[in-house]
Amino acid sequence: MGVDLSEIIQRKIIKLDDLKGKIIAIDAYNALYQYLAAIRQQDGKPLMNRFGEITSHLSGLFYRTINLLELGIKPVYVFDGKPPELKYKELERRIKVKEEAEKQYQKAIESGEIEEARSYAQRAIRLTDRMVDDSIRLLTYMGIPYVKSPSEGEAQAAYIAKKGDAWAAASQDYDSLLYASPRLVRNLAITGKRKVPKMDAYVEVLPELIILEEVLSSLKITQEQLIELGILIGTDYNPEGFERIGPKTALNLIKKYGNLRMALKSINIEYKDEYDKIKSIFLNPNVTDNYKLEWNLPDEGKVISFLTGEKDFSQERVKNALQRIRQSPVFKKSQSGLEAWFG
DNA sequence: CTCTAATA
DNA sequence: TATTAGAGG
Repeated sequence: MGVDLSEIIQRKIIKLDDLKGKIIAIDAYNALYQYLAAIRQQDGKPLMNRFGEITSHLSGLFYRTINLLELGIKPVYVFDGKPPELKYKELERRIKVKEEAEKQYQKAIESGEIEEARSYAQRAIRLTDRMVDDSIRLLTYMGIPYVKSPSEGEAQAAYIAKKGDAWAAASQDYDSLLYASPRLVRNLAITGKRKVPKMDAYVEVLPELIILEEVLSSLKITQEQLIELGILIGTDYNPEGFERIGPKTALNLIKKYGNLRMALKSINIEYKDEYDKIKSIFLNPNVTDNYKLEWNLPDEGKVISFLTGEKDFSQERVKNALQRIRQSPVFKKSQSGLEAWFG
């Protein structure tokens, strides 16, 4: 979920081509989750291999990564570690929501309501450890770097961008901005047409770029105020937010009163120590310097035996895709001995 | 979502 | 060459 800043911040629609030559730190959970939600058959079931194991996330990860490489974009996938204590309540809530969705899904199936079933199926999606392991395995075979965060993936991705090892962080959530990523790319994993729920209509989803400095200067607030603004709206660590306070009211309060403590005082809400803890999660996130970013040609034998042998991908398609990796500008340049893209 | 084949 | 339907796993 994350903090909802969509109503008050500027975004630039960009073309994927604008990211040519850039390193992008992708929030892996976020991307995998979206593949699981989007890659479905007409009846709403995800793609599965002969053992009934879900493979939608691998299909999305594989083909999307290749497309990025072909555009000259260098992806690095950033995975979550152990969530902060403060997130446990929210994680439990999400599990409950999923369990409920699962029940409603079964109900809808029994009564033959396909549309309903599809919608509940999406809400019931779970990203298992097995799925994460398989994804890491695929990335390793493909020669794509990944980083495991000690804690939140978004925090680590933001840190990598902040240090300048990546040009931007990529996620659907705005939390990266609270973690001070200088740039955030949204809609990187998913672009194209997306069905509007319950309507027979489609909207075009385009990649967009958000520049932290521009957000702060246009809102006329500091980084610390952005974090406090986030807490007012509600974050993963205080998902309930505050009664009747959305993005706009929160912004007004922060600007008028300068900080969270005074903003809360103005509406007669007691300040809790917990808010300081949330602030410090964003200001001093648990991240690591222990990573190495290196893009290598895929180990083709391993990719083929994994995807076609275990996951039932078509051999022809996988081979075709591997060919595209070899031809991608990222490797073409280094193979022909020309100057590397990133010195 | 992305791929491929079919179609204009 | 560009667009679209259906399949992929």
